[in-house]
Amino acid sequence: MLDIKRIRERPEEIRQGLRARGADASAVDAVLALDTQRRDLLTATETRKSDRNRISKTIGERRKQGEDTADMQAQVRDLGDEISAMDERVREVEAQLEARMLMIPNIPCPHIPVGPDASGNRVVRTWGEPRTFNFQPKSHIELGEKLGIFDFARATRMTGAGFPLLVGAGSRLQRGLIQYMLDLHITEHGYTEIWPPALCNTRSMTGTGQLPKMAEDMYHLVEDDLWMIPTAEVPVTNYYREEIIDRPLPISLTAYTPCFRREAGAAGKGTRGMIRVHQFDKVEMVKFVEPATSYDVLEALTGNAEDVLQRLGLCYRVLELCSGDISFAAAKCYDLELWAPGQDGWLEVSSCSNFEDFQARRAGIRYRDSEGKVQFVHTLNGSGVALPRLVVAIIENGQQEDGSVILPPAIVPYMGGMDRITA
RNA sequence: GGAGAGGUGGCUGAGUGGCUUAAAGCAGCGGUUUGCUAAACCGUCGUAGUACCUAAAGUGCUACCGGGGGUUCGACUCCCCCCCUCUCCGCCA
Repeated sequence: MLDIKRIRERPEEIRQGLRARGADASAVDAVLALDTQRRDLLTATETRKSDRNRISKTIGERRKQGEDTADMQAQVRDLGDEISAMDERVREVEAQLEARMLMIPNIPCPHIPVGPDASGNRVVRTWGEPRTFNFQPKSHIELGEKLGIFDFARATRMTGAGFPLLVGAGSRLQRGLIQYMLDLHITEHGYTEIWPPALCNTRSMTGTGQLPKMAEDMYHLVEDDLWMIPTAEVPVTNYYREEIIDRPLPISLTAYTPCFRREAGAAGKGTRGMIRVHQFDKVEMVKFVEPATSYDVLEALTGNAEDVLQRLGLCYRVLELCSGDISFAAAKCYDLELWAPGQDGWLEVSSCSNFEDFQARRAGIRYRDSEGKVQFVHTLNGSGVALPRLVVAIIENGQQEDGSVILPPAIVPYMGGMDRITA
């Protein structure tokens, strides 16, 4: 959520930011009108409340002295009716204002490229070289089914299309990678590991920005009004929801969770195989930091995700997303994409974002600065990294002409010494 | 799911209709004392909204004692509903 005071004081800046995103800038005027209405109503209401409090106090004093206060009581009773009606109007206007505010996306950081969509993204750097083959590289779908490590047919029967089923060495690889990534983050990158719930309530989902806008992209358990998390960002960021953090910043948390996405409207778009699925696993990194440091921390966070890939020896590139392609809550975002020879393309496995105080405002996450003043923190998160696209890249990059797969040395200890998957 | 107990500030914990933003203690912050640390003593110390102010600071007002509603001139205090925590029972990986 944006700061209403910022919208009030610098509306043109907000309009420009929204336009850069391709969002509706007229929301600014709608919000300002409601804000003015709200403040006018509040002033009038609070004057009456002040009167009521004062007169009620007088009644108490007079009655103690045995005086008759019937007139005053009648007066305050009328005042009370008036206040009730006005409170009701204040609530209505505030509800409208909040509904509008929750739908306004974050303002992009002014230094990121301006562009309409993914075409405006900028490649910041590429690490490693795409592997060259002296045979035609195959897709993970073909490789995985022949190796018996994926089973799409049974997964569909069990649940439905788009749910992954890994078997044998495939399952162990996935589990080993989760362990490898968590170990790396907690021992080398300074993160504290947590194991959160995979379902969150509506307030948490609103806190990080998934709700109200992305409701149809999530699985909703109506009976309990709980939502299956689309990313560990939700529970991990909400760890400190409605708290004034009393520990020194920065705080770095990491968690493995399954993630669930309905991918409504994405049917037919890369739906075969492991690349776009309704359930996937991910190790996530989340940071709570002092505002002045958040852009430096974003670079470090992105570096933590890159480290995962570098140690596996996988070729990847880093994209700086343009204003039209960053997500709803983000002010700046880097995507990490792995080279996948079987796709002849790049696969997004991480998205590292600075949300500035956007999520902190929604979720009420604050800290005390060096002067003891309560301030909103800045929050950041990044995948570190997402499976099973990582599995796809490992398989497609490690494939041999005979269909077997040589595994990166870094993961071999997590495979009980297995360095190659064969049929 | 059933029965009982309880939810007050960063923490512990008083408070059964007006004198309570809320005693007391701890923690925090500022200071005095001090070779350093510790201790002692003094002071200070909730969050948010809003109005005034160019702004900061400050001052006033309003709201907030799990959430919502009710009674009352007036609710932390009385009544109703809901949520959560704890204990016991039931069920269960």
